[in-house]
Amino acid sequence: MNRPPTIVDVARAARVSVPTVSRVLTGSVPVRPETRDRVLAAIAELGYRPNGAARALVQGRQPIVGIITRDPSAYGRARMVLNIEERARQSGFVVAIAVLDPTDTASTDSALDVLLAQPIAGVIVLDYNLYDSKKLHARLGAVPVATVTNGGDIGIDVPHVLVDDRAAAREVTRHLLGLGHATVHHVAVPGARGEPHARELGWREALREAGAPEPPTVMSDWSIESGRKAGLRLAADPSVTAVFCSNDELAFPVMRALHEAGRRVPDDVSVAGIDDEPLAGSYIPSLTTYRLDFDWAGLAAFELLAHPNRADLRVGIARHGLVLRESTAPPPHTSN
Amino acid sequence: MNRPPTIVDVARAARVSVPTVSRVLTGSVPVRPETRDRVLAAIAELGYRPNGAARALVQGRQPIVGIITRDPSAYGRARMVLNIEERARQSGFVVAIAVLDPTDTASTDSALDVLLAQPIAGVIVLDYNLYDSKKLHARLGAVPVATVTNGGDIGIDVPHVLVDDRAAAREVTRHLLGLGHATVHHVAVPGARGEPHARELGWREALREAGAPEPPTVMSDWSIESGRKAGLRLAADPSVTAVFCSNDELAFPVMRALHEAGRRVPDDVSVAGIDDEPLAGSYIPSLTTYRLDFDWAGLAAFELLAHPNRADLRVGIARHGLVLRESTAPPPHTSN
DNA sequence: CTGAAAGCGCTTACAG
DNA sequence: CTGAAAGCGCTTACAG
Repeated sequence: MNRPPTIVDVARAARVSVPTVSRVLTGSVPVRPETRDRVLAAIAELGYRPNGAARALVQGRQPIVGIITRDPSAYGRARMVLNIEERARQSGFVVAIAVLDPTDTASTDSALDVLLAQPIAGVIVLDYNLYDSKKLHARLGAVPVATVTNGGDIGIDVPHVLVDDRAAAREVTRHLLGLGHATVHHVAVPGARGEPHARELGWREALREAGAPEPPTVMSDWSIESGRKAGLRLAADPSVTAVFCSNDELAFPVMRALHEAGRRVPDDVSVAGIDDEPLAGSYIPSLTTYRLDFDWAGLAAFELLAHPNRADLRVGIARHGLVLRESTAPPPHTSN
Repeated sequence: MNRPPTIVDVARAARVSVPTVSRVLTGSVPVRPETRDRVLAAIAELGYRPNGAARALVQGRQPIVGIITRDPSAYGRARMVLNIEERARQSGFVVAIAVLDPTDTASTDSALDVLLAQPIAGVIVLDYNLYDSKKLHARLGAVPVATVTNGGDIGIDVPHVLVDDRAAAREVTRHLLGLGHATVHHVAVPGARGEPHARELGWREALREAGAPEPPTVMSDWSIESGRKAGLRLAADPSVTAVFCSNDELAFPVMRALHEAGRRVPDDVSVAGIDDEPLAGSYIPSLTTYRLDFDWAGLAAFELLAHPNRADLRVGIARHGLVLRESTAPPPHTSN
């Protein structure tokens, strides 16, 4: 193949000047119908497509919105990506995605390099908390940023949408305590920089306000296998009657492990999660959880890029409420 | 703010020529250490970032790889996107994603417009089958394309990776028949353009080769709710002893519906799916399914963009094999 | 090792 | 309504 056709080739084929082709393309200025038709015919014949880079350059436009995220196949992030893409497209932006593994600094750097070499209008960071926020902020430089956080202090001033993990965890824990459980155990995931995750903090708050004992957390990562191991550990402790899992994806293998160990949910042990994944209602037993509005969080983050000072978005809290299902019930022998 | 700093500003601040700044940036040609330091200092001070559009224009590079997909939050597609992104980044490309709803032609067109206005090196279509392939192909024009198909004829000649849905469905159905079931019912999803889905074809083939009766399919879409309804319909038919669901995501609500109707899995009814979603092993009962290698499919599709004639990729078949778990067993009263 | 010149493919004023 | 000119911000030969 030769080089792809340019606007000059089209102009020559249509026997008009280059700016006239441009006018047909952009529709900015009226063009005589016959001229217009000749140009369109030439475009079709040559299979011409305007060069996006040249266009972006001359218009000073940055047509790309970047998303920086950890594994985007997880439920909440997948929903946010989906909604940002849809909203961005309506505004004429293309969404570019950079998957950054917070534990792998080298790959993080290279992914950022590649992304920031594009004409980027702004970047949405899904969970700034995860990264070394000051370093990331420095690398982003003057690029407009919006982020979705779960409430932890990120140490820098960035427009953010709050997904209120802490409040969600508090409510789930309160629900379990309200059923009469003496306390609630917690399958925790690591927070940012070695600190406890916001969901762990909310759990602890609820226990304290109720004066309930605070059992040690069972740590897990985000893998199914690690959730299963956590479940097996909890199953071995007969005093466990209620388990709050950091998220639904962990609650499923935890329930599975309890089942394997012969403990019934919810008769012997109640289990609850957070997120309300699509499958939460299809599990046996169906899972009590807290629905978070990730769709809204994605849309709001995009809006923040354009309107960093919109107070309604900055304080916006993406939550929806407790979803009560079958996996939670009063403890086996309620003493009150 | 003023306009962002350009390479001219940096050159002035560092008291060097513009090309010298460029040389520091690209590292293409050695620069004297002191000069280099001055330039780097100026870059840092001004917060300069090279304009991606100008760079792409002058280098004639197309730094973006586009992905066209339906809802990317579904498991298989999410994995493919993830793997394409990682592979693309290694080669210095950024991945832009365009979510096209095959049922909404207008939004499809606008999403394509926005995507194709970028400097695109190539496009990966996840499941060409879904779209009006000739029309899509025409709109893509000379843009290099690779696609992942599930075996249906797409009517155009495009480099493709085959995810062999048909073979997977055949094997799952054979497995159920091999357990002694008189026949296997099927919860089907729509194929492209009103034709049966490849998974339905594979199911039918297996029944025919075994001489088993071919019960009518129970149609579903991709929603949990519709899977549940399909399950309820099957539960109402006492002759049903084995159900092959188009995918795992449907198998969960189907099992749930059977459970609600008082039919035990696998004692009364066996259920199997395709995909091997992460949660398949955590369900109670754990789900027998067929593992498809979406990670490989994504990587192979990217390779095809660069090497459209690599035969090993074109005939590549992304499958992994049957995963036997608890949800399938011999029928209640085996007569042999 | 470094500077002056040319050019990538477009669009935007400026004239007519 | 249309053409000739200028310029967007870079990089790549071309000289020195």
